[in-house]
Amino acid sequence: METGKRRRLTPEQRERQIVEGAIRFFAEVGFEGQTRELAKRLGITQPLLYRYFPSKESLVERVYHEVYIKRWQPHWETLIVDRSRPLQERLVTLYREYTQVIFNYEWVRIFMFSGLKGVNITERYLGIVQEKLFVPVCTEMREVANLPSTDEVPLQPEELELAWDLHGGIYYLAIRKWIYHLPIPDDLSGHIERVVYSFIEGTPATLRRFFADQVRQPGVSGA
Amino acid sequence: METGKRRRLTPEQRERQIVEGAIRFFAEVGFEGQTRELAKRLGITQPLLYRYFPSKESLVERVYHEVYIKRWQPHWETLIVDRSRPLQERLVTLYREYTQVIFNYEWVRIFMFSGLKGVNITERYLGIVQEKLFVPVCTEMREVANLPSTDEVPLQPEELELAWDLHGGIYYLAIRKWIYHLPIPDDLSGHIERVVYSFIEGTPATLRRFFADQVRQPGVSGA
DNA sequence: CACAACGTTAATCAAATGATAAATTACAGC
DNA sequence: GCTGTAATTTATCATTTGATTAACGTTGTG
Repeated sequence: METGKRRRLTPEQRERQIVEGAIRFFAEVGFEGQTRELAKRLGITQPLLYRYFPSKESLVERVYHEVYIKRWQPHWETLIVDRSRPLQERLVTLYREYTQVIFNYEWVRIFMFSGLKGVNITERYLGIVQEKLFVPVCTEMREVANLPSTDEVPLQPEELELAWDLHGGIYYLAIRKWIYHLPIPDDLSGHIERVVYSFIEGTPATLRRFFADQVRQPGVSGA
Repeated sequence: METGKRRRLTPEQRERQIVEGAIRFFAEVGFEGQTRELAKRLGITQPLLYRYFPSKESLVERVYHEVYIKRWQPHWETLIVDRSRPLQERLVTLYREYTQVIFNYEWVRIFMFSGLKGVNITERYLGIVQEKLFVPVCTEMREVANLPSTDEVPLQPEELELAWDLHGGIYYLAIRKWIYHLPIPDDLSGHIERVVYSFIEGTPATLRRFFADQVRQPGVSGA
């Protein structure tokens, strides 16, 4: 019954170990995962968790914080609007860097568990993504497609959806891999290049057709 | 304590009611949802569930069966290869019909819960989707892009990924709505038209570039 | 109107689970 | 090496949860 050695760590080390372990654990089994099982995996006893976190809920909060705060790279926002580089290049760079941050087991699964559970972290996070990434992307796309700037003609929801679509197609790769357990291409970088290329090639025509229809039947969807 | 009326149903009606309720219930809270809570929502007592299903597990099995079997429309497979209609039209029709089947609360959430839990239903289902839908789509795309048929040059994984990307972009709408609780456009039909249009417009160029690169550096990713 | 058949329920069990309190032991500083 | 502090564990509690049992009611039939 005795588990051999009893290792005594500094509170900082132990807390770190618990948080890291909790991230992996909750990412795997969800937040219904039991504290006893978590403790077992950490090689400690269950009550010890309660010495470091007053409740399971507070530990979960900590996990959220650890996974989703501090990972956002503000320079993405400036990267998109840097017109000294072609938009395609900017988008490829952006998505290469972005996937480097979020394409991992913990990020993807915890985000999905949170969404299913109704934790508002998903809504808040994606609100930021839309504001800081998709809106600028659409603004730049207007330029590439030789369409009026967003100052002249305000951004339409339908345009934003095309950015969501690009994003969704890429993120779906992560879902396939870490949630559905399906194989995805090794060459993520090349894939990003191709879907961005398709986006750049296909979107201008779509936008021009959309705005042409708009003129013909103005506000048919809005009013 | 007495719950007023006690309704007496035929076994068929009662079973039907339990299954329908279980689908809604598990879609909402996941499979960790408790039998007592389910019974409460159905307005029955918990042991009654066990008169109809020997265990919670068997009820869950029944839910899977109910949601994912019988919904696949075989005519989708013939629709894609019908060259009497433009590919764009076929794809728009396909995705309009497909989303009509799977764009709903129960389908999307139960599928996601299953994936997270590691139930192999997701892998099996998406295997079918790839075989029956994406492969034909890619084959047809070769035709549209004026590229050699798949008889001459076998289908490349990279091409398949472009079909996955189209699919992922669309399915991501469902994830946004029923998992992340975010608003999505009312006009799903119009959106599908636009992303398919972008796909048709953008993909040929991407494919031609891909195959050109292939010739230049043959098998750089495969071997 | 009696009664059999069966749908329905209250009561309850055993195991699991989040949380607490008290006992134990590793380790730093003298 | 002591020794005191605090890190860690053992033991335990109160609920919750899947599952079972036996009693209770309702309904249709002769």
